[in-house]
Amino acid sequence: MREQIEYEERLKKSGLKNTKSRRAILDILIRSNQPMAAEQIFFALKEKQIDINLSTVYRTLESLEDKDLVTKISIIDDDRMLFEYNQLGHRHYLVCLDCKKIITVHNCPLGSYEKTLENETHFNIVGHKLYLYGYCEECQKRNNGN
Amino acid sequence: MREQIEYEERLKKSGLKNTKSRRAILDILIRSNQPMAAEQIFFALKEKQIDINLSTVYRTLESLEDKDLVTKISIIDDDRMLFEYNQLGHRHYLVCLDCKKIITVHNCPLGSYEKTLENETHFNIVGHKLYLYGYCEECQKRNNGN
DNA sequence: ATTATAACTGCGAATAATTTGCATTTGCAA
DNA sequence: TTGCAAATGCAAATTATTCGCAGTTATAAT
Repeated sequence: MREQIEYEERLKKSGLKNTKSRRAILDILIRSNQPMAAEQIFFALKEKQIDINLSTVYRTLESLEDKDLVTKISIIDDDRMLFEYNQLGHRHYLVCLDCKKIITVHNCPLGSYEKTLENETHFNIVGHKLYLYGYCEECQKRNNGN
Repeated sequence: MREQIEYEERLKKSGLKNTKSRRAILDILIRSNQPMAAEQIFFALKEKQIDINLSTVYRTLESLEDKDLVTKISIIDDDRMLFEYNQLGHRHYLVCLDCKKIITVHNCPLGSYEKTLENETHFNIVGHKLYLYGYCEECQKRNNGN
């Protein structure tokens, strides 16, 4: 449970209060290998017999995002935002356009590119998001012939 | 007006009807150097004395996206989608986190990376989105000292 | 040209995600 | 232990986007 210690420390440092909601939500996000929508988190909490109002889930995610413990993203172009625990050290995602499965990609190909671009544009670049889209092996097989 | 010819041809090939709305909306998107929200497009049309219902703007954008004339994206994590004219040959964006200005980046650093990743993951990768975030020169200057 | 028809549009109402106001509760510093 | 700002629950509001339906238009076939 290394992360648990880690996240309670990060919570403390952030100045946010250490509440049941915050702990429970962080716990779920950390254990998830996929970014989750607010409502998904809400139901995941319910399964653990933890009742937290959906507004509170939203508000909690917002505070956690403010303090950089959580990141808010929109990977697929649908109408809801996803949230993920902000591991220090970033990740990228490979998204299946068919079944919507998301695979985490651990290496980042953008090493020196940001610096080059900073020189060209005079932007101070602080981060990036890279999403790759395609079809996973299973979906390719299943749809063989279409 | 090279694009105008181009987009009317693409419209024809797509099988979509060549209507006032479609032409007007494509025209606005092509002339915009930034991705636009549906409502922004709606108001831009209004300024040109072109009254098109907001629902129609949405529906038009949807059809155009279906036919790959337009791309729908969410660059900034707010609650609305942005739309851009789909130039053949993709682009990336550099977004200022302060003033929200968006700069188009024409070269793509991901050349051979997708192939490597395909071998590793057995995904069939069909595309990607890369957004870079930072602070533009003006905002850096303006906020000097904070 | 005329016409038939599917595609398109306007309008208002519905939907769904997210936010907000307010009264109550809780974590935590003093 | 207490005081108080911060956090929470609940219901209602807000906002982007979609949908149903009735009327209109672009286009292909005559």
